[in-house]
Amino acid sequence: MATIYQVSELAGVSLATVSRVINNTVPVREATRLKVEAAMQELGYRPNSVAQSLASNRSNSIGIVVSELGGPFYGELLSRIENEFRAAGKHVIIAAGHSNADLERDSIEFLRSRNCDALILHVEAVDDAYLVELAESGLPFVLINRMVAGIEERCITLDNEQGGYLATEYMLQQGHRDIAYISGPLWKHDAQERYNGHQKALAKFGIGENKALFYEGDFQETGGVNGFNHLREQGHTFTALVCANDEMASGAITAVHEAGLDIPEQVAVIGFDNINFSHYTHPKLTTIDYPVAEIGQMAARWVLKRVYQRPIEDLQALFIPQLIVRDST
Amino acid sequence: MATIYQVSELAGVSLATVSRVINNTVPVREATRLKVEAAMQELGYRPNSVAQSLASNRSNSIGIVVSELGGPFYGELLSRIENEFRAAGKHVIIAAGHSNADLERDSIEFLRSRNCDALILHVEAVDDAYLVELAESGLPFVLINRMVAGIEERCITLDNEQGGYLATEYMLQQGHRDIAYISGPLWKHDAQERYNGHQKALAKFGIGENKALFYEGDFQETGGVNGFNHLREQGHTFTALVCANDEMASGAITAVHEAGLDIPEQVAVIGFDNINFSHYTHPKLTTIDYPVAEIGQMAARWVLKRVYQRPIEDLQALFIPQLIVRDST
DNA sequence: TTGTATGCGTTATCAG
DNA sequence: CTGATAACGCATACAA
Repeated sequence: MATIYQVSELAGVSLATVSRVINNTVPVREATRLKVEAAMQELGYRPNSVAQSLASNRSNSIGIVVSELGGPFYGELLSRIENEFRAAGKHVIIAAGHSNADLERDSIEFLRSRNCDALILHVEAVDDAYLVELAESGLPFVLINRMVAGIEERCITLDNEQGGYLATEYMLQQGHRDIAYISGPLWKHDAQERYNGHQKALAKFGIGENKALFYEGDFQETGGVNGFNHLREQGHTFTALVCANDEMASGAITAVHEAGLDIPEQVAVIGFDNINFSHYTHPKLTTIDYPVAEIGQMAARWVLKRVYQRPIEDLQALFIPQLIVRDST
Repeated sequence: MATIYQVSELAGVSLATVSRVINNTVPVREATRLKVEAAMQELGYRPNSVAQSLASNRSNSIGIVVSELGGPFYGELLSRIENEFRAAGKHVIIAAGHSNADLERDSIEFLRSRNCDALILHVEAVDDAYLVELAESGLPFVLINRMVAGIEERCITLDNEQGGYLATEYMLQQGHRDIAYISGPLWKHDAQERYNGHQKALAKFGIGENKALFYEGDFQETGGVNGFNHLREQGHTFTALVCANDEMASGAITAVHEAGLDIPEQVAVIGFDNINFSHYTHPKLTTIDYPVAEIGQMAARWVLKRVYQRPIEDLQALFIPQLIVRDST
């Protein structure tokens, strides 16, 4: 790979001048610029961004940590973020945290050591203190789907409790009174919040908690299958099933079918997230919309504004979930 | 962030020695090592990998280019690759090519300028010549799902033609004779190959091509919807529908339902890829399995072996697709 | 407008 | 086994 030095030699100018036309920071005489550009062209020169990064302490790259690279939710999120940054000439470096505190910390440290200008984090396992400390270290970052006291201005969240509330409230309004709930792992903030919303809705209708109608799943499809089967075995009948995400709802739907029951006639099912295959299910899944794309875009804009000083007006920090009624309720 | 220099000062050794304990390249006296480690600990030192990369011309990071970050196919692929590398202490930098030659080239250049030790490419738009040239430049890379003459040893592919053949052959064996085909964009290698397989199967059964039973889609769900509707309008009836991927098959299934037809009684449908939500459809989708996970893992191993000299034995270059029979046929 | 010199944080090549 | 010291490729004050 050609270096800036070779370019300067070929163009008959100093190395500094080449750097100037590359970054077009200070004015360069037109003739000189042309000479340099010709030389770059001829040598097929591409700046070494590692060296640029080391010298300037800026990398034009943004680090992203998500729990998993696969799955419809993260795919959509990553896709949107990458799009937004590519349009701005920035690049993303992605790492997976696998919902594990060590791996999450690891990923963050890795990205920081790669000189990322900013981070976008969807982390679930590291504790609040770590994040607050991270903020104090001066590293700019946004937190997605999690509200941490002390760094509220860096948090972009969905009102998960409200979403959980909406789902159950809808079931109640439809006349259901025996409502089962398949939760995500309760140590995850969003799972806990969604469940809180569920309880709140029940309380509003004067319905007490029934442990036999609760199952703590894993946010995966199998969690939905196991959840439904487990709930049936408890012996307490129910006519509605609220699932804390669409994957589990899909699993539950399969299990309901296998149990020979009809949806929604015998069991109504609702999910959460509105991931893009939620209408592939049969019947099409009623769910709570999680505006992933908007949130991803907002996180990217936060960075563009705060770190790269782009003129961006409306930064929205809290998103409100919406009920999407389809055929499973 | 603490630098290696500060560590050396605190430990009372030279900067070079610190570097040695970090990389434990040449032996260091135990006492010295302990002093240095203590100093690193105290300062919370983390090596700056940008500087490491610049100095060593090695980055321990692998660049990956895929068409999209979202979607079940790429999600699974990325996830698997990242897993494999993380276990080996390597990291991935991901860029999207969006099936566009300029963006693909751009992504590749970006990754190369980030000093990636190797690249894993799932590119569709850049031409063979570019890739051959890239290989000659000395950059190690593997190509996924594409066979390019001259650099066969860097290609890891699925036998797409065989897959296309299997799908249609199965329909024929089931007694279908009027078989419609919804293809991917034919400029994409895999789409073309799958279609070739389809034609081959037809030919084997002595059935000629019928333009009215062909539709060129976009590999997206909507392509399946539009495809089915278009095919019906052609007036030529068919009892089987072969789709070049599962997304289009899902769309087609929806369209078939909306047309008031039963699957598989009136129209049998088969997909391709066996992406993980293909059993969420109703009825569950018969399809051709694309072993994404294995292929992703193989690509990662190729790099570990060839670039990092890890002792890995079995590198498989060609994968054979398999028919997965479910309920849609 | 352009050139010179220095530094960014490491690795690597030499001597000791 | 350890310590100077020169790269690595580029950005950037400072001069000119």
